[in-house]
Amino acid sequence: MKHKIQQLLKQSLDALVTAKEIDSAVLPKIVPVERPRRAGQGDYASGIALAIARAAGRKPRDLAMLIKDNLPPSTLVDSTEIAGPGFINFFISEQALMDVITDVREQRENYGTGVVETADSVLLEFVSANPTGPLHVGHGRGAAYGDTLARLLRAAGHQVSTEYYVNDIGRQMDILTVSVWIRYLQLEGDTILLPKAAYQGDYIVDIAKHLRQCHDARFDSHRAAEIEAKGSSDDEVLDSLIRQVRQQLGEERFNELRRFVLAEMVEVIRTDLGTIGVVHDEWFFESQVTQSEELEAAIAALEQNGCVYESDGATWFRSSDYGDEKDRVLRRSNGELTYFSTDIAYHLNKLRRGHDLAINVWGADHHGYIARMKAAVQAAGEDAERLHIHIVQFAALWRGKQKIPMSTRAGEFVSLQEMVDDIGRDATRFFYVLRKPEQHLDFDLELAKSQSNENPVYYVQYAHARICSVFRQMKERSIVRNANNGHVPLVEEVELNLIRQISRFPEVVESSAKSFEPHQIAYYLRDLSTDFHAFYNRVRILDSEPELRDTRLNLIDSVRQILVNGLDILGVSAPESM
RNA sequence: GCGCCCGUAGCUCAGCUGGAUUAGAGUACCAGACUACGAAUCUGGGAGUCGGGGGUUCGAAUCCCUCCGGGCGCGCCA
Repeated sequence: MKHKIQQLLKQSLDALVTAKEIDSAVLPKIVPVERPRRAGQGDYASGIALAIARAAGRKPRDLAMLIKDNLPPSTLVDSTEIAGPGFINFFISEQALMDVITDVREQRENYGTGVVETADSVLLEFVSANPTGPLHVGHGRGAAYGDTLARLLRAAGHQVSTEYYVNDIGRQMDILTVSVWIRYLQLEGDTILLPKAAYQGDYIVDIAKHLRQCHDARFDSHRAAEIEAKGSSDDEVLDSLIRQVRQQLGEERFNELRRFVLAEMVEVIRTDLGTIGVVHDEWFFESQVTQSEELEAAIAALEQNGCVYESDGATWFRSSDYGDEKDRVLRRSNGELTYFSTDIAYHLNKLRRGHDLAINVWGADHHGYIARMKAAVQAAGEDAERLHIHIVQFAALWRGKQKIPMSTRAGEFVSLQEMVDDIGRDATRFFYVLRKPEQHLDFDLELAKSQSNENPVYYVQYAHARICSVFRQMKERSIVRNANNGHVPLVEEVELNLIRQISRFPEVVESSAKSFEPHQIAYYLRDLSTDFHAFYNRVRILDSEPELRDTRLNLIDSVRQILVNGLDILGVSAPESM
């Protein structure tokens, strides 16, 4: 509907250009059309006259009048007016509003979808937390945002595949492996101690138990008592421990153990994600990059473009030439490649898989990496514009007035699982996406739990349940509905507001997909529910005259459909009763 | 110290590419509405110098500068 208004304006402007009233150079690419905030200012308004008045050398109101007079006739528009400094207000015709109900009921789950002009293929990577422990509430936010974004972009008409990048190599995996191993020995009464810098969580014990179940004594060692992890720092203690365990088990058995632990961890994470309904299409392992030619090829590409140099025995990427603060190390002086190097290779891999766009959802602690990543992508010959990086701020957890410290290594964190058990999947997801991702989030568990009945998600779900209830009542009272008869013009203000709200849905999907802001959907659903509840309290549906009753039933049927479509984007259920 | 994000009603937050001389929701507080399709709802009310100060212009919560306050990041870690 908004696009139709834009088209009408465009036609008028073109006509004025043809008549040499204005110069085509002053026309904007997109004709601004908005929903006025205040009632009485029409269903749509355009500030086009104000925007181009200066360049056109005319007074805004005069120009607005000119544009208005050249608008082609349309059944969509009932009337137009010039208001304020030079706005053109459009009032939608009664018939066009009634048609909205019909449109929704014809298009059903497709209403509001496929709204983008060009359908892009998108690769969306999110969560990608290190596989060293269960997901906590901070990861949950990224998971909820990423998954909702995926659903949103799909609804908008894009093709999306989602991916989890697993850092399955490096020291942290070794630490994890020995942590499990020690717990595994302890299960059989071994007195070996777990260094405090190792992973302490209960999940380590769970994995150790499963290891016993699956492999019994295969990873036992007779010489375990000889192990003495020593060092002057936590890091040295761990390194010494890893070295000794690796020696006792032998390279092959250690790697086998490592693979087991990794597989277990991935399963833990997959399960955690499942509790809020998040399922990734692909799981991409860092080792896929390091074990291929891609890693060296990526560095070679940077070299070819002359952005690599040697200094202090290390290999550097001249990222400062591409907007980064300083240059970054690709290969350390000890010959090992940095994490950054493999990350470059991974991102090049993603960009070369034939997608139009690669989107990353990163935690706030990674925002310092955006510049260097984009620099690398660009230096390797790819278009950095095709890489979008969205930062999600962490969720700080509070229990009342007490802040809950979170550290994965120390095993201190509130797990995502715990939170979902506490307040439920729907509330968890809705709560997360109710805020802009870049906004800091203070999440009070006590509050979320104690006020769970006042959570906005119930407000929206209740609207849906109420509508379903009306249809149940209809059957109980043996009321015969003729959906084809429901075409009586609705005149109540609450009804018209409701229809207008419904008609906004495609615009909201488009806008929120365009700006990657799923929270717009959540707020829209709340507004729609508000209008529905107001309507419900003001107007009787089943007790109306048959024709009017059928019309109102069609109306709430379309409201129900929009609620379903919107909630589906959020990954939240639409219960028929609560 | 430098960089990025944030600062809107007591609290939690919206405000779409700057727009309509009264800046919006929810929550909390106060007052009302069920012999009626589910009161997990609705109706009304008070509450804010949009962190402070400059600037850009017809017009600023929105853009620029500066200061204050908060978060995060600034490794040859991953």
